[in-house]
Amino acid sequence: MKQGTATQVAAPSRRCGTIPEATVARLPLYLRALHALAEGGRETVSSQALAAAAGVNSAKVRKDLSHLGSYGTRGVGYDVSTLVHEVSLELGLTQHWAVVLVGIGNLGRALAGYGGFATRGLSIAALLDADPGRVGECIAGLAVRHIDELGDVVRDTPVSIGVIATPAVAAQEVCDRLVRAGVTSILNFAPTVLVVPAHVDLRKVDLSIELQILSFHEHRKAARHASELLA
Amino acid sequence: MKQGTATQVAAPSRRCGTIPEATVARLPLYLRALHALAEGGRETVSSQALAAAAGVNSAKVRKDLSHLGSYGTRGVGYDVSTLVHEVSLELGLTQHWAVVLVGIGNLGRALAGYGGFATRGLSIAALLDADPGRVGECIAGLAVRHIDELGDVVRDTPVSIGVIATPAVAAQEVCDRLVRAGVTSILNFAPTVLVVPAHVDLRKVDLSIELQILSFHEHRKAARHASELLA
DNA sequence: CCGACTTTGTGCGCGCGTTCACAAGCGCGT
DNA sequence: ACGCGCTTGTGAACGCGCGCACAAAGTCGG
Repeated sequence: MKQGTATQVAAPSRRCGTIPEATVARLPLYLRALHALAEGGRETVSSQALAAAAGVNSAKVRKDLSHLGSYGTRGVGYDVSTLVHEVSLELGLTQHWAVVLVGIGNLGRALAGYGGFATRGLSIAALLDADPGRVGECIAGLAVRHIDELGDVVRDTPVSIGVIATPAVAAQEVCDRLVRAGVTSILNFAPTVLVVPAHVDLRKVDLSIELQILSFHEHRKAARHASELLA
Repeated sequence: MKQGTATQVAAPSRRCGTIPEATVARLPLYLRALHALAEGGRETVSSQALAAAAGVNSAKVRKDLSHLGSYGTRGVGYDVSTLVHEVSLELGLTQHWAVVLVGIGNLGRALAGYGGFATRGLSIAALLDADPGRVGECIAGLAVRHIDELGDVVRDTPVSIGVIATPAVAAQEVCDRLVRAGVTSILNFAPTVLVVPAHVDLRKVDLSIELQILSFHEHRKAARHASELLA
């Protein structure tokens, strides 16, 4: 990357251009691998080694990381701690984001106890549910509150990320309430198509769809195997 | 689609060519929307209506469905029940696939009770765990068995799909055991990169990665907002 | 029977993402 | 000081998927 000839002594100028979505989706993978490497005592890592640890192509690693800036040293590789810092910075994990989790059924309980939420940068601000029978229950050190308290929760600690783990029928209404409360990013586990305003980011995780995709591949493998037997 | 001039009286000849992966990933979406429409009494549906229900583009719907064959009627739309059948057939959901779920922690318990598994075509053959303390526990009508019984389970009912919901450290070993037992499709919830032979299909669902992606977008929105204030 | 309207199926161009391949750059041994 | 080997960063080609736009094909009213 060109640095110009001027007196730019500061850090290697983070690429200000927009980062491709596909790259963003891989940065958490790299970050996890880098943390593991750091704990293992590695100080530097080559793109090839990082690629192996993250389960991707080494060229992809280099191009992805080049979007953050030039933090590698030719002939050596990347400094692990530097890279951890830069990737964390890019992902916004150096600041704290409050997450509110709505729907404390089986899945919600699992999510509340999931280690991923405890990742540096993310913390659960509240567990909410519509069922009064569940309110007051204590899970992973937090008491379940009623969803009508959403406004109070947001007033206490600004919440920007909401997670929906309710049944499908309730998802859209919960979603609307989250949006009204000021939440601007939503992760949806309910098997429904949600509609959100343009300024809200929406991602969905659908367990049954994943299984059906696997079913398709099994089906195809079976068909292919049958036609091979025929031939 | 051309039918040839020959005496092809049978059904409109399912496209034998390979179906794009992106299309396969959407077929379950369509299927869900179609089931909802069928329950609502709809007999036919246009690509536009189906697109709205599935949350995608109408052109995409038409192109995706065209890969299955010509099951639409111009000027009318698609017959809902026909489409349900054809999509199910393509996804291999008309036959039964046995699923074995390994790792009965919080997430495993949630998955065992998840409705998505009960979808027609998929059924849980066994719940397995390495912890003897959990063996015997009864969840969603099934008793938890020890993972050493994997061989017996597979001998009873051929299992082609495995779901891994163990801690990360145990995932690869469990994966290897599943592969040795003959499982050819694996859905991994553990936050680790798994290595499998080429003939095994592997998909992963990573909750913390989804959150980190949302964190990135929040970070960016905040940055954009700040620069707007500056201007 | 005909014409207007609706909807499918698809050819085409475009943009994104992946991958190859290589020059530029850095450290190290001599 | 200097060349050698290793690794990064990136230009370029390729392939895939998306979405537009339209012709073909069907329905429906008169």
